[in-house]
Amino acid sequence: MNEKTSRDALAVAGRTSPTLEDLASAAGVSRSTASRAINGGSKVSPEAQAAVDAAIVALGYTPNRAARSLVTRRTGSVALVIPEPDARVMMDPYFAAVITGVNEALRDTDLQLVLLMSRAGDDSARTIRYLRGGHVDGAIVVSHHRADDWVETLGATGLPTVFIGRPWDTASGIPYVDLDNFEGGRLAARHLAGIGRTRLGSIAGPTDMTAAVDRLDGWLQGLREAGLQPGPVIHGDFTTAGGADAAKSLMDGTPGLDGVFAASDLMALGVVDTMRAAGRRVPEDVAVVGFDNHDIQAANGLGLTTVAHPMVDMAATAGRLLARAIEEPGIALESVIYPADLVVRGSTAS
Amino acid sequence: MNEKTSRDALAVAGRTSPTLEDLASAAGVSRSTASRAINGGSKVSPEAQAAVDAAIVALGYTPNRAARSLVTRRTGSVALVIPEPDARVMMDPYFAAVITGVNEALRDTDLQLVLLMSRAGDDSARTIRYLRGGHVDGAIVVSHHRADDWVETLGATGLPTVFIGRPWDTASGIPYVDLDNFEGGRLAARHLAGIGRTRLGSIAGPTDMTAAVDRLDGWLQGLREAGLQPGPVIHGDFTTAGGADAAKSLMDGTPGLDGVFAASDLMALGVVDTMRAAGRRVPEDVAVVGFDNHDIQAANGLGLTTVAHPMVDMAATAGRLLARAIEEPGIALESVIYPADLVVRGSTAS
DNA sequence: GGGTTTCACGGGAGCGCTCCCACGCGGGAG
DNA sequence: CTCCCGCGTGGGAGCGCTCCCGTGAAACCC
Repeated sequence: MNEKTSRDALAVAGRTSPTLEDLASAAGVSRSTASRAINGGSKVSPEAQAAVDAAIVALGYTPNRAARSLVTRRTGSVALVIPEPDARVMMDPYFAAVITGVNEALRDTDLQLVLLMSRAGDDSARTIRYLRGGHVDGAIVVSHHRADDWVETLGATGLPTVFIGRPWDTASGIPYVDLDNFEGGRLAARHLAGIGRTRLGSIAGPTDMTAAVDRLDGWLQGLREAGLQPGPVIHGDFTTAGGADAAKSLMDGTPGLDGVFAASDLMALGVVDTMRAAGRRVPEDVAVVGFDNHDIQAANGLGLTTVAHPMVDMAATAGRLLARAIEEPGIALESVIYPADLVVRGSTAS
Repeated sequence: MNEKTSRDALAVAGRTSPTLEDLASAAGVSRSTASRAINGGSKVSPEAQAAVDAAIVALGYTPNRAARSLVTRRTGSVALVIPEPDARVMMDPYFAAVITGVNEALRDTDLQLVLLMSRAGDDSARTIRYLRGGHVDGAIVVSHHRADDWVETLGATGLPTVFIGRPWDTASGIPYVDLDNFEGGRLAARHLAGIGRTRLGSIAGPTDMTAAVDRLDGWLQGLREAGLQPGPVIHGDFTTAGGADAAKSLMDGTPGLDGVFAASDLMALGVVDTMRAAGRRVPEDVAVVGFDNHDIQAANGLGLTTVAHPMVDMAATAGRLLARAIEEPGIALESVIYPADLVVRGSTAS
């Protein structure tokens, strides 16, 4: 008895936190009743409930998550998997938005967010081991490049999973949250055509991302519907610098260019700067449409016409979907596609 | 026996992962020996070690973290506490850098990063409860505003903690990682004075952040040393828009202004744009020094002279410090102050 | 009224792991 | 040869919790 006490004291460096047993005896009930009172007190008398509640406050009791996990086989945490976390990628405001949104959704639950960033290769194997190891109750995967094999891997584990951004392989039926990128591209084309622009070029995103491909497909479809030529397409990397480079190519290759659709606002910003530097007026000579409705769109003093992409909301939706999948195991989740919405501003005025 | 098996199977939805006991019997050793082999095999014969290693691979064994935590009282995860997580703050590349850096450091350990974002008020109480509840082995706190009471709170829990950015209250002795912000401000002043600028203004950061205050103090000290007048000081919010606004005030208030120190690159960018829009040439009429050496500094085609602020490295250092504090409990950690370094570019040419 | 159901509660078992301790066995010292 | 020490090993206990089941008392039905 004495030994036990001293060992305990030593193990936690002098202060041991109260256990459920302590709580129960302080409240004058049994361990079982205390447990019931804590976990949504059905079958608990009001008096017992009150006594336990009081004791919780008095003792500053916090359940031991490890002990609880051990028996419930639930960890109370979910993973946010971000492939390829080099600094450049992390700087992308996209991830900030994702983290913000997911966190927002999880705030209402008692789930905690564990960040899992994994590079390609070995590290990815490590991440997968972690996910399979039952350390988390579910995962949100920021779908990115075609090469990722997360879909099949996670599908095989049976771990509740939600993708942000449509994964390449949707056959597995894993739910995802995405924007209607196709429609977004189509809206851009229709808008530019609608204001009378006819010689249109596009700066698309990387071909290994579904969002980029969908936006481009929608764009081309929109042009077709408007009876316009497809026009030149250059693939950029979603960055401002990439957009600037692509804009130069576009100008060189297409003299009478009067409208550009860039698949991200950052690229659109590069386009505007480049055009202006080359003496073209925006929107008079060249109208520019971006994508994302990023805060930075107003950076050059000109409002940027763009397709809204409520990333924080979308990430929050993903978080809620996952929370539900964890709450009700076996439930079939529906993917959520946000409708695309064009925000018209100065860069395509008149 | 039958009941037990079926319950287990049900609990994990048809597939139960192997336990240490399974591992041991597969390897032909006892549970104890298997455990020893896994956790750094002292007192384990080479044969036993090999047998266990082989069985791990064969069974795809992963230790149950909950069970381990229960007895070791270590959770294998650390918290990254980010106060005030509204979207605007998260968009700050600073946090992206912090996350990247911390993750980088933790990659070498088997610690996982749990993200804890807490708003002021109730939420902060919840976060503190979480930290006190023994759910993590340590915490990294992104020190931000004066109002935060993390220092005292965490100091009281005895939880290993490292701050990123010097906290207001250093009396508690909690270690932190920071840049020598004072010296950074001083370098800016000396540099501008050195290239012959004499009518200098500054755009400082919020007064409730140590970094902002230190940079300003250093700046003023540098001016004094150079025998220059202190000049006007305007407090901005570290954003580009804030920098632009402040620049207007500076111009209005100080006609002959020929040099500006902005306490962040984003603000410096706003300054440059505003100056140019007002017809002032940079650097000829007005030289501008920023702070952070942010990637975006080249955005307007002009290289920005700035004080380097290796945020990713610093965050990684914080991560390593924390890992060490967890590894060797009771060890006294030293704070790490990165020296300030001025990067001279076009915005202060000649 | 007896029998049955309902309800709140308490005790026991066990989740998978680590740690302590006891055990056997070989080799060096006396 | 005996004693002892150290090394590798195995079993037992227990970490704090949840869940199952048994118990007694109150409430209900016919």
